[in-house]
Amino acid sequence: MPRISPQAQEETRLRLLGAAARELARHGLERASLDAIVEAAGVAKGTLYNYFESKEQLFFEVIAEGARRAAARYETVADRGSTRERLRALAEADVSVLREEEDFIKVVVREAMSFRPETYEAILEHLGPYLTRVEAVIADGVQAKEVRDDLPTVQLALMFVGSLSMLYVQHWGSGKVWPTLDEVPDLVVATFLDGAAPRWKGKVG
Amino acid sequence: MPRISPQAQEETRLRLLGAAARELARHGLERASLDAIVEAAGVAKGTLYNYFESKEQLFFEVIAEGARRAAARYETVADRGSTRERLRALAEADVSVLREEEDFIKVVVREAMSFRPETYEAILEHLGPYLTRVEAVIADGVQAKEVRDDLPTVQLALMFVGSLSMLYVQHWGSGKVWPTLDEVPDLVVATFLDGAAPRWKGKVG
Amino acid sequence: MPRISPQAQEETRLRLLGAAARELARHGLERASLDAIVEAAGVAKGTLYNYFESKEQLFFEVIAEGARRAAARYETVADRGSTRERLRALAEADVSVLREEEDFIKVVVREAMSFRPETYEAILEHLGPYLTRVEAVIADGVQAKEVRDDLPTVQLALMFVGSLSMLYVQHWGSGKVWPTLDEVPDLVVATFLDGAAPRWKGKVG
Amino acid sequence: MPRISPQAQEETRLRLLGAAARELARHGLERASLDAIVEAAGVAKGTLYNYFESKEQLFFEVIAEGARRAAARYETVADRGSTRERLRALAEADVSVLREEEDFIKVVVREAMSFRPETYEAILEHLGPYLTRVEAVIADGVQAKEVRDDLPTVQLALMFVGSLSMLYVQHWGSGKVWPTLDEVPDLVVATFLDGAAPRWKGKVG
DNA sequence: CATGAATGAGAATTCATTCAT
DNA sequence: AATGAATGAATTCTCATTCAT
Repeated sequence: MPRISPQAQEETRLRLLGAAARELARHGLERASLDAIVEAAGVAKGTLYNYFESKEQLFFEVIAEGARRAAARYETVADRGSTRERLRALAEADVSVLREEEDFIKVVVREAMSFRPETYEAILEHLGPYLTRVEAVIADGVQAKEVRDDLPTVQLALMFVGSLSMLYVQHWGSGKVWPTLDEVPDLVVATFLDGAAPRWKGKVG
Repeated sequence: MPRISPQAQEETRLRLLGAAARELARHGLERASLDAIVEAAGVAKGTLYNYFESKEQLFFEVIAEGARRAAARYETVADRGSTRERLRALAEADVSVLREEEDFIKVVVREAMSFRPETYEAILEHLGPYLTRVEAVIADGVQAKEVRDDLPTVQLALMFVGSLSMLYVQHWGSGKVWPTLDEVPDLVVATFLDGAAPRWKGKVG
Repeated sequence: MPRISPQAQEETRLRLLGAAARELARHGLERASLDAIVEAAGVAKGTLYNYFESKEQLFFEVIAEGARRAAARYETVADRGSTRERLRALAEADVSVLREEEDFIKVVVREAMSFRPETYEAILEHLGPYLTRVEAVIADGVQAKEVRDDLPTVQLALMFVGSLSMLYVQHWGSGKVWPTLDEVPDLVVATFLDGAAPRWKGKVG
Repeated sequence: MPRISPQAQEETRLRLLGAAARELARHGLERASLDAIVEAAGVAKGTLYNYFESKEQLFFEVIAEGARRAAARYETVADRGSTRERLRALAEADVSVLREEEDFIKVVVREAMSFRPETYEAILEHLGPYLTRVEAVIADGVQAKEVRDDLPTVQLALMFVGSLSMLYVQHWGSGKVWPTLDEVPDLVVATFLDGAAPRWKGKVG
């Protein structure tokens, strides 16, 4: 029988994850300080080790928690209309996750860019569900002749998610000036589907 | 009257820069170990400090050296033909730099993704020349009606360079499986100019 | 709920201060080695930094601790009789501090002689209380015509304390041969009040 | 046959000693930087080791050079009149050395206060000649009944030189405010001979 | 379970000394 | 003799992890 209730435990765990996400987003895995995390979470240093077995493990659980929260959001995405509409809805869902869980997302994007084999799997696990849904929409689009059929759908999905991430990076890198988060969904869909060349017959898809 | 010749000195400096680039590419600024760098370069710890005044300064000089080598490569890029051809030539030049100076480029990309104000300027200085050339080509393309005119050229240039970086990240992240470096130039140009939607009238531009 | 009792903590702190005083007395601020200090105190290197935030801070706290101990001793000094008797009592109190806290005092005297602006204030704070008491006795002495009135009392106090320090320096410099600590109080009082010229009418004051 | 003339060598040696004295006076033996010394002297680092075999040896030679210069000055001191007059002349000679060779003297005084067995002998060698002359004057004073005969002359001489040093320390410590160098000779003689107690019959001796 | 002091390997940096030129 | 780059032991300080209370 634990001395404290499961609710209290879960709350402490979430406080730690939130504090860790914020610290990791700001300073990266190496520079993040456990002292800062426990202080922000309002617990003692030893307590952190009752919940997470190491700094790295804590990092992985932050990624996983981010994935869980994002997945919950994707569930609610309306899934009908044209390929363009469906991709836009997915992009908007991702942006809305970013708005509410910026720290968690930043941790993922940051680490995704550092190409470390140790964290590769965790990142993929995070992106997996989203990537799968994007790929499904694209596959449908290929069927409907709304997406080119000369490239594997998985690669197209990677390009879409990659473009989205790139826009986030530019958003953060520019001090949130360009693109703003509001612009991102349209921008990623246009970039992905239409490209930069002009069209003779208006938008396609 | 120096004890060693300028050539020997320059050689040592380059050995240090190369070793530092490799270590920084592998482990990032924080985790990179000066011990590992000097060992790889075959000099004593103190020698490093005869050439670079701090770890951070060494990092900056690695970025600058990468920029210098890249700039030298861009000089030779053929600059005529259609927008598509010119962008492809720029992409190929960048890929060829990447092939020969992978460590230096990785350091830049890694750090570019970490959004640290301290390194922001150095990164920009590295990317600046390339970005400028890309933007010039795009501006010409807009004039020639080969590029859409409803977005600022600087933003289009950022999207191009962003896509290129994204492909590098996927290249590294996938263990160099997809995309391979050979595929990158075509891929980035197609992605950037054409997008994923099918075309009725063949390629444009 | 600390893992260790406040008493144990205070004990560790005092062990560290004592070890630091000894090391600083022997080698001065520059050459004192933190390794030697923690080894003498029987704690790990990191522990030192749980108690003191830097080597310099440790040094300041050694000075302050010395001042505290000396002040406690001065409290008990009998404060009546002739100027000569009162000065002798003050000198004896200082010597008794020196006997018991030689390391702490040595640190102060050493550093006082190095004229470093960074440590000047700490030294003054250490000497201040003693200097003040000496000056008060001298001022009374002037009133009672037992001390010459043609010099400011603060300068006379400085001369007294200076003579005392000088005798300590000679004590240490001679390998504790001359003067011995037993001789110091008489010597400083005689030197200060009487000087080296012979008297026709015996001692004054 | 050396490539450079003995004069040029001696000049270099003196430049090094002067630069070293200045650096040692400012920063003490530990903190003094050989880089700063060779830069101030306008020679290369290796050159210093052609003249002095180590930092410590350089330090000793600075002390010795200071002693030589002081000794030269003492030679010229007028040596007649009362004990008071002769002591005053010795004090003035020392002050005049201080005025012209402040760096060298500061090095000696600084080190004298740090009680290090390694440097003890060098210090004594520096002070020896002066101490001897002071003691001779005091011995004459005892004969002439101008100095008390109840203390060994060597100890009286030590007290005199000690008082002088103390006044220097206070001079430097106070930012040269009190005592000024002008005041020192009278002050040290009065302190030494008369003390702080008032006299019924005016000055003695 | 929570606590927070103790730990010590590892980090960057300094600088007196050496020695090939 | 003069040079100044190379050296590496020594230094201060950090911080993730452990564990007695």
